[in-house]
Amino acid sequence: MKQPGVLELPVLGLLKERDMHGYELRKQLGAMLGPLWQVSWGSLYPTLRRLARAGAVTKTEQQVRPGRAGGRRRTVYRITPLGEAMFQDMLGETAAMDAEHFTLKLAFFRYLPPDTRMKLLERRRAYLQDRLAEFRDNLHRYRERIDSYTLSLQTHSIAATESDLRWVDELIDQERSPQEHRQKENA
Amino acid sequence: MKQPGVLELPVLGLLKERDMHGYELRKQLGAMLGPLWQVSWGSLYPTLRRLARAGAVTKTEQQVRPGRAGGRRRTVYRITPLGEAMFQDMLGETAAMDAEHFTLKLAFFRYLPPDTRMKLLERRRAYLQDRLAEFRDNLHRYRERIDSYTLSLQTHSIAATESDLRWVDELIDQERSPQEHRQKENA
DNA sequence: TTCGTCATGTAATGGGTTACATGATTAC
DNA sequence: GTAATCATGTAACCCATTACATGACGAA
Repeated sequence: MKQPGVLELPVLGLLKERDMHGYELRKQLGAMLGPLWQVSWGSLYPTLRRLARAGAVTKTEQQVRPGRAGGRRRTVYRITPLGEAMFQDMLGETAAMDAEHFTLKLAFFRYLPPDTRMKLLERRRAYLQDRLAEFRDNLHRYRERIDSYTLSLQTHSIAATESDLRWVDELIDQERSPQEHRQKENA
Repeated sequence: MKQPGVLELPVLGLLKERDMHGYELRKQLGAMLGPLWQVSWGSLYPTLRRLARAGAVTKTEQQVRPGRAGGRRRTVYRITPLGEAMFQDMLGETAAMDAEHFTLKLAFFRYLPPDTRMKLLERRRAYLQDRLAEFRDNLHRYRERIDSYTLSLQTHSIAATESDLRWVDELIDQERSPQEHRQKENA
């Protein structure tokens, strides 16, 4: 992860569903976004601290005791109304449409109204088409000067981008006709 | 780019071919690896400084003058024998096999002996298979709890990883029989 | 009793992004 | 004469990674 503050969005998104402590947050992050998103503690806890400082979440100490008193300590985080507003703002943001940002937003699409969903999908589509044009232009310009490995690299990048584009198109189609998908399930 | 010092390898790799100044280095980086690799000045120049400090490159001031004296200033970088050794070490390294590291190494495969190339390809293959297994395991475990968007996300991730895997297999095949490719061209 | 998991953090380090700052040359 | 490109850097800020440090609980 490179861009600043990528974690804020998914953390708030998970806390929207229910209160959680740090350790659980990390597990849920992996469950939702895949194993590549196992964030480190040194990344998660500072994020939580920043969110608390910004008033987006509140911390509550909790004592877990299965029987006797004085058990394991937990710090449970709860999202605030301000945090909810921040979440919606971040989610609707259309500035950055690279794979990381798009993935993060798609994971919380259910919290967006249909028109915002469509806007984001179309922004992602435009982003991918730009990338594709750049890739092709680049390949065309330097074709003679690059070796077979680099050529293979660029060809594969183009193919992968085209695949992403087809996927986004599918998502757009499904967004346009949400009933079709259900018809199949009922048939 | 996230991991520390990713730029060192491609910079040394480009300087292996010929001496270059910073501005040109940046352009060649984009030409070789695609437009997403347009690094920022604040990233490139510190890298060059670090390489110079480590003795991997030497700096030479150059005056460009098309006619009259005292023209534009350039700082030309040249790789040293130590730099060449560092480059070979980094290139043969098999520890990190994520997309970024693999891409960077593949771009300079021509500088590696066939057996090292094969070793790297097989390490990448193993990495992708691990990822794939993790993705599938994760999907299997949490299938019921995730919504259709997240499901689509994970399904697409799996498909993309499978595509990467097929690509690596192609590269391995071509590595095993380098003459076949030429036969087709001659036929 | 020891290992694995649960649980929470801090500190050091280092690199990337963005913005800032400057100036020459070329083409229109 | 002015905009675009060439050309080189610095500084501030922020964030992520890694390693470190601690300790309770459950199961074998």
